[in-house]
Amino acid sequence: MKEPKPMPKETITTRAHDYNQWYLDIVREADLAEVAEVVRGCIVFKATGYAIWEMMQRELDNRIKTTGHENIYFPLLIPKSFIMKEAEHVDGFAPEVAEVTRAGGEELAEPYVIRPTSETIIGYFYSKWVRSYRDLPLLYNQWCNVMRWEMRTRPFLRTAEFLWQEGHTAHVDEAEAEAETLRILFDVYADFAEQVMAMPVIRGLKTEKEKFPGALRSYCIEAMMQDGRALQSGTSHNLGQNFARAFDITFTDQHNTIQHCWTTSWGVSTRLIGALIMTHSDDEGLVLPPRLAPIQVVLVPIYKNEDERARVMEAVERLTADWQGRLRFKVDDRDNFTPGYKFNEWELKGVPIRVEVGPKDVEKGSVAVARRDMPGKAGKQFVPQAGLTDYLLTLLEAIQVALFERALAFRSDRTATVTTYDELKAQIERGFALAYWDGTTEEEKRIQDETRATIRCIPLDQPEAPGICVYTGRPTSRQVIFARAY
RNA sequence: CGGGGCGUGGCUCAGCCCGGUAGAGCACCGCGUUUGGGACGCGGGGGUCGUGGGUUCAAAUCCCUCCGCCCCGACCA
Repeated sequence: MKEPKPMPKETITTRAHDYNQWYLDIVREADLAEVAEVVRGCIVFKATGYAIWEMMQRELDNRIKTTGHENIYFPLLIPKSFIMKEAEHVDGFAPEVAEVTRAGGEELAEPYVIRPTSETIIGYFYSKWVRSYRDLPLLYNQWCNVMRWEMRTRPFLRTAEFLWQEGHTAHVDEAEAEAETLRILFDVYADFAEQVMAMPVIRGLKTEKEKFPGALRSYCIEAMMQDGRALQSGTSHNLGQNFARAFDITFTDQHNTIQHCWTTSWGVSTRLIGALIMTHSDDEGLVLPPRLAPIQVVLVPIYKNEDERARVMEAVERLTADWQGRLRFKVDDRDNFTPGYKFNEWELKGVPIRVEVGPKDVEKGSVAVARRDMPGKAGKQFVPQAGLTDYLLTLLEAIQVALFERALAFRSDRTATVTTYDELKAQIERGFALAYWDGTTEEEKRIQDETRATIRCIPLDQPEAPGICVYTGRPTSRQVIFARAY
């Protein structure tokens, strides 16, 4: 059989031509979301996009529960005065909070803000719940929506309203809070990103300039998108005693002395959907890793007439008999579209595997199997009907691994160590620049002004040998990653 | 919020400069022929031209307001 080259999708701008437009084209064509033009900066999560979020939620929620946390839910509205209580926090969020000033037909005595994050209202309640060291730790998480009035928005990556989970914990001392912060970073976020999203991430510490307003330390996972830019994909904060002081979260310890708790907070959001798109997808459309794909296998029956249709559908019934519960699949039996149209449509929507069953397959006892991560002839082959289910399950795993490996290789290729400022400027055009750093926050800002790149993080994996700071020339043992960021 | 671009059937856009009965392709509906990489023929439906105001005998077209989207900056999960 002659295999034509994958046809370029005329509805999708190529990545090389315009990466931003490509991203928007994918979101629209794969039917993930729609810009809600009647509500500034907001999107409608369409069925496929929301299904991906549900898959993410399931995997994350499992990890959050297995690390000992319980789900809980706090109000959407927060008294405005709460937000004002932690100095750094106010400065960080004041410009982007939306306020409710009227309700019930009259002005409210105290306005509410629509939560941009819930540290403050949770802090208020934690202070009521904690009396003794025996009440600690508090290990809670909430799934909710939040609102931040961002100036510029993009579907999934930055929207005025977004969905996320925010974990909030309280502990007896710094060591326990720090252990919690890191455990979430490694065992929940990094593990999820790499094992489920097939997206390699760098585990790191934020600089003072980049940390969460009000935090003692912020940790993050950073991923590289296909244009070489960095995307912060999750954050985990050790809040120290800052919020405990602001909200008077205190406990009596073993020695009968009153102490402030140490709290943490951590979150990942629907931004991960944007990360997923920009990590794996190509000019043909969305590419979904099997573990997150709402549909893992789509089966397209092919026939010319009623007789063929009957024979083909009989084979389809037989082949899919034991798929239920083992594969997430769909049989595309719509008769108002041609097979070629369906191939393109499912490719666009990122389904990892397509199985084609036609009259010739019925005769020969075969099926055609095409894998999405390898468009065109390279990814399509004929396999025997016998043992098909196991074959598909194995192939799904292979695709999952291949996507991770490909993304990892891409990142490695676009990451380089730089020793001079000129090298740094050149490297951030391509991707991540690893550099020794001993500068101040002021110097960090100056570099941002000059290059539009920021320090994404101080990787937790640090080199053995010390080096020379790329900017100040001072000797240091600390290496950081510079990159342009989303 | 600053600079730039753009809002016309569901989508992509033409028409605007030079005011005079709103168009094309795709999509959609019906019928028939088709179906292994985006099928074809014939027939058909669908638009207060983003919003509000102004100029004019007459506004998609000219002027102003507001809203929204896209790109580039400053802010951010």
